[in-house]
Amino acid sequence: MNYWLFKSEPDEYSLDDLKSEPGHTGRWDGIRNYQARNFLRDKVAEGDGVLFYHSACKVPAIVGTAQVVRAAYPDPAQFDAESKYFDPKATADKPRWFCVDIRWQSEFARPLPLKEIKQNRALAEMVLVRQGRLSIQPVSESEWRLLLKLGA
DNA sequence: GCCAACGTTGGC
DNA sequence: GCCAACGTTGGC
Repeated sequence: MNYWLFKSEPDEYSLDDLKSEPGHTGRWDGIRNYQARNFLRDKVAEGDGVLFYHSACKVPAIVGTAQVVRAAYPDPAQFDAESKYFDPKATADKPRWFCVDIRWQSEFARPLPLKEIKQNRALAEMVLVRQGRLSIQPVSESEWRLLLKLGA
């Protein structure tokens, strides 16, 4: 079992949006960055834990958790000419982009702002801190445990 | 809205 | 097969 941090712009798709889906379960699609895709396609597995992060908003923060309920499959939006995620170079034989399904699990009692994460020495190795600009990223087990404690 | 970091692309 | 250019991302 692995742990991940998924970023989403709350204006586009928030933690509450996920919770509102039937069965609290939604498709994590629209990933169009190769580094993020590679994690999604090759590493993210059913049962993995997900930290739900709100990005590109007033207070970027981890706001809750979710669970992966279906591993990677081709993102249907890449084949849909009407979609903003349409990719003319993708084919059914050779899909370029992938998605997973996740289920809402919990909302943090207290959202954990990026600013605070950056100030915590125990979290200095997080990809979120070191690299940024990556919408799907691995989280270590010790980071996961600490973050859950901080958000509780 | 700037621009830096990243993986991929494609011309040669 | 090198490497410059490109598209995406996201904090500031």
